[in-house]
Amino acid sequence: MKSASATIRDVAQVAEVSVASVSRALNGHSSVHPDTRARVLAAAKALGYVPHAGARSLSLARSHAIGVVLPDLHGEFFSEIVRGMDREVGARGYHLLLSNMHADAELAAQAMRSMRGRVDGLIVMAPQLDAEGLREALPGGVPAVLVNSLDGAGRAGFRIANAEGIATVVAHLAATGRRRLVHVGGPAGNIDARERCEGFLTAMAHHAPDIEPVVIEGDFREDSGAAAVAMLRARGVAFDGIVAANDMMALGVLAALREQGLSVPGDVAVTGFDDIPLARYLGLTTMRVPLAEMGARAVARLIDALQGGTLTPDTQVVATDLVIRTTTEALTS
Amino acid sequence: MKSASATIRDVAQVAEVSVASVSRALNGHSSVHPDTRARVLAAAKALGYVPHAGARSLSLARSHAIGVVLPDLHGEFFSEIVRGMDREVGARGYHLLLSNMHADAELAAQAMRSMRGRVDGLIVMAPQLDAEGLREALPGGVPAVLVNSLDGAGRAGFRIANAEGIATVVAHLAATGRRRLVHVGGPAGNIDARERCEGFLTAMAHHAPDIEPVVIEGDFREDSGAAAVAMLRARGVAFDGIVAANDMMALGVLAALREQGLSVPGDVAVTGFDDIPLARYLGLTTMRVPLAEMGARAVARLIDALQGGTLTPDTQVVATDLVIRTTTEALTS
DNA sequence: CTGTTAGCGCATTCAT
DNA sequence: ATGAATGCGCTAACAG
Repeated sequence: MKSASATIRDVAQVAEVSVASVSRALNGHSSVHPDTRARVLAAAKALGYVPHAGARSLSLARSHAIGVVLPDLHGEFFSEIVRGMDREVGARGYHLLLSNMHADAELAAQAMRSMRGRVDGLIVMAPQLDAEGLREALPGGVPAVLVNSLDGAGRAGFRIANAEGIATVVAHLAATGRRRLVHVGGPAGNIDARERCEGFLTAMAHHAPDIEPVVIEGDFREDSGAAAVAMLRARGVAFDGIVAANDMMALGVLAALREQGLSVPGDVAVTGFDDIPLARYLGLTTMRVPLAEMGARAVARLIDALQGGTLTPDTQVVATDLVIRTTTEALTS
Repeated sequence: MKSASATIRDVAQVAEVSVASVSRALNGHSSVHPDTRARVLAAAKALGYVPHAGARSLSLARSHAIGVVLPDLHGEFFSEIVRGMDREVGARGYHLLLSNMHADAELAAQAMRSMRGRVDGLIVMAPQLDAEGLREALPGGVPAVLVNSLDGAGRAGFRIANAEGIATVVAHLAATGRRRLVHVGGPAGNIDARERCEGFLTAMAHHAPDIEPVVIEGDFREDSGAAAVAMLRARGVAFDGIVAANDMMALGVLAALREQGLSVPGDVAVTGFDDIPLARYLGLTTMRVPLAEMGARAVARLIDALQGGTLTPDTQVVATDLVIRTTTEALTS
């Protein structure tokens, strides 16, 4: 119950042995006499000794912590990923150090640098950074795995199969009789948003070559989904399906549509992307992305590398699954 | 672009000054010659030098990191709190170190100890620990603020006004004509759950003294809400209102009720607690708890103390607000 | 099996 | 204004 925490030297003194013996005893080293070990353990308990992780890290050159940098505006999407990472990291005896990164490339770089010396590796989620910005921001010599980020320089990473996912959505919509589709995209510069948008265009060219696809840019947030509907109505464009680039915008779309007196899926079908927990409750048809699993896999891959393995610089793409709920149904029931 | 990161000594060597000067120059000390500073800065940039946070922490005896220990089963409730903490911590130049804690008191203690030497302070969310377990688990001498936890030993903390909140809910229900209320409580041992349950009983005694209040124990998860409804039906108890101890269980209740063909709020009113994001989308009447704000305040309080202030050992209670949505309405419309 | 010593990388007296 | 030396707490050689 001393106010100042006991150090290894205090333990050594009480146990009447050297600090080296204390270290060895506490770390389960083999070559220490049972008596010595017992005395050390007793002294440690008596003093309430807890090793100073910082000092330990410095000495061992590893901190058992991994840093996670993610955008500051994180909703359920990132929360789910972090949840998965958290679980995996706990099971392996590591810690997670969070670092919010602003959109600015310079600030992003700073966020990553600030973690040098406190983490053994990095998991970077920077969907808004371009390849160059990411390469500049990434500290050299630190094992890192990229999640949902452009590969700046042959790093290990995970990516969502965005184009395939959107293609599946468009096919589903087409199969249920929807042709006049509009896409509400994510923010410019976001890699997932771009791929989803391009995927939409490609799929439309395939499924409805005679239709001029409409794309409205959003920002992945709910409000922009509603704003997109407002714009559509103002412009008087006709549509029977809205493919949002993520679930949150789809929810905004839904609310706006209903407010305008349009029925879903009667008048228009709506789809999202990601399958965040909310989507299930609201009956939103969407592409399921195994977010938590992706986070867990990223952690597993990083820690495996940290513990002797190697980090192969390939990016693994995670598949998505179509989850049909109530916002899409056949037109003719 | 060296594989091994440059140290302060490398910088000193290149700049042809001592490490002390490098340290002073980089840390914006006053007494360093402009020329020296320039040379140091140039050398640092040339080498891509980034200070080793671990070493710095050891030397300064402060890490600029704060640890957060929370239960491993965290849904939106804890996510929201962490979100608030994350924002505040970023604004103040600190980092968040996460540590999941299992329900077991011993493991909880271990989780907290493992953070010694890597964080300057702790924010502990341990609603399932009793006062004694918490006191034993908390490392001595580490500034800590308790969130949603029993005060083990005169620590600083934040608590939700649970009893008042539930009383407000019951009053609201009573005012809209509901009298046969049943409470679906949280897991035994959880402090919030207990206060909410007690609050329910007290409020019932006041608003409907002639009614025998029914309480069913759940576990704060959605499934247990559904299970509660099933049990109620099996037992044939009559009720016109269900007061769940949290939103997730309320959602389970809603689903089960509808599945049983009961209308909400026609046949029975349902209320939750916490106002997690989901609640708004599902039209659930609930008590709003400023979760993110509470997290931010906890961080602010802790960091203020770390930076010279003191941590007064009082627990601040955060008020809740009744948010009336569609799951409660007057019986007579 | 155990003690002594030398760092890990950095900030900081104390001299100069 | 600057450099040399000391220590933060711990682990890992290296001797005994």
